[in-house]
Amino acid sequence: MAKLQPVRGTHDLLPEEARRHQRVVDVAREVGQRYGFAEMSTPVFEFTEVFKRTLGDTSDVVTKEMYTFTDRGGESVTLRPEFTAGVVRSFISEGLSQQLPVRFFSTGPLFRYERPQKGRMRQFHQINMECLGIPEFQADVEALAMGHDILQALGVRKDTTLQINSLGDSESRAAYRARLVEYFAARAENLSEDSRARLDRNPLRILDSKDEGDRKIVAGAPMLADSLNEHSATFFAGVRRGLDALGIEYVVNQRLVRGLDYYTHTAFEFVTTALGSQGAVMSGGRYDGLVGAMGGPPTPGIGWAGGIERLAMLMGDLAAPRRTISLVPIGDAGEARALVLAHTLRQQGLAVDLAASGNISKRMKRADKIGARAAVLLGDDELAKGVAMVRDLASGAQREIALDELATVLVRENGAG
RNA sequence: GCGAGUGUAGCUCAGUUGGUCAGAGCACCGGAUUGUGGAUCCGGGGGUCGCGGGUUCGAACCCCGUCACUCGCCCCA
Repeated sequence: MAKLQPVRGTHDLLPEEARRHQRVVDVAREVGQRYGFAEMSTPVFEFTEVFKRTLGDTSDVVTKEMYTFTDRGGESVTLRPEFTAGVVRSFISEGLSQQLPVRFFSTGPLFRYERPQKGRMRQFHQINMECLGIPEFQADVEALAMGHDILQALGVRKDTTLQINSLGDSESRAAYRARLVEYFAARAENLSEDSRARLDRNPLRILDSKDEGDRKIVAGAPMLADSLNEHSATFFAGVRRGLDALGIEYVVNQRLVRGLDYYTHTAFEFVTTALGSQGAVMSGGRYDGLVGAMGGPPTPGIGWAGGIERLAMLMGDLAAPRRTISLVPIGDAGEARALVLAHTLRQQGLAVDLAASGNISKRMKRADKIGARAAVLLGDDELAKGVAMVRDLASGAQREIALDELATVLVRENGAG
């Protein structure tokens, strides 16, 4: 540690960026409420087993990206790399299967030991939703619509494309996987090294390969859509019909897959080309097999997660709120009065800055620099007349207001909050 | 884990073939302006040139190592 610096892949969230994050979370929480989602949170770390079981022993996240350590009691615990595992664990440990369906919204930091790059950090943040207990496709449509609404409210929906696909139910999926492995195994020597490794870990991922040689082979591979049984095909058609009915644009991407076996039916991603190679800003899907796989009562589920850093980057600059009232006292009497006035106004909900150093010019400069909406001058002249000089810093207009009406007037004109 | 690029003031960067090369703009502080911000002008503080080693009479500049950042691969939000 040559200099004092944050750990690799972590960042300080200074006010300007923190404000953007806050906005993403506020919008997601608000829209989520309209869809019946209640906020809940789970611990930032869990027993390592929780993630191993949900993500699978061979997934990249488990094999090379987890922050795992042994605590003083000898337990292996892991900083959460995603939300779903913890939320589902909570669902099971709290016995929530008695009150289906449940809809949870969560937000907070996640940790993955990866090489940092644009839109990818070791500590990052997501907004997350999970809906448990609804087997019908309507829940998928609602999940998608909620994501769409959030992106729209953030003003970034236009920068994204919604890609959807269906993995089918477990029967369809198993059948497809078998056909796919057979197809690729016969051509294994022509596959890239990466894809050969994927063949036994995560064969569906080969469909996604960026390698040119792989792409040629993939072009002739059996299509997932052809392996869907009747129930799965009907389900997927229902999802698409729902999106059409809501006027939500999407494209079907047959290469869009999820590696793990408990994922079923709908898989989707809102992707952008504006963020380099990290295109996904929000993604998720249905996981009807997960709760059962974790030892809970078989329960269907669907959820998604959105990357706050990525969404914040898409949003661009956010104007700082300009609502502070700056008190500019002149002289001892003014300062004494301003101290009390500042307290009174703050108690009534106004943001107040008290400029207490330097001459009047310095104090006005300070008011301007912090972006105050108005400056309230309190000098001997004003106090003698029982007024304060209120100057609008945007227009420069100023007027006298009686001291005993000041709080009322400022609150009325500048709101409480 | 792999590949490439970049590290000079708080920020964005300049620095000619190694020889006043420690600079600019912005920001910050002070003054012009002892009852009025934004504009302008003047002045000022601030850098072990990421860090360590090497080559050389001499290194911000060349070499090696290291750390960090950025971009890409893998994977993902």
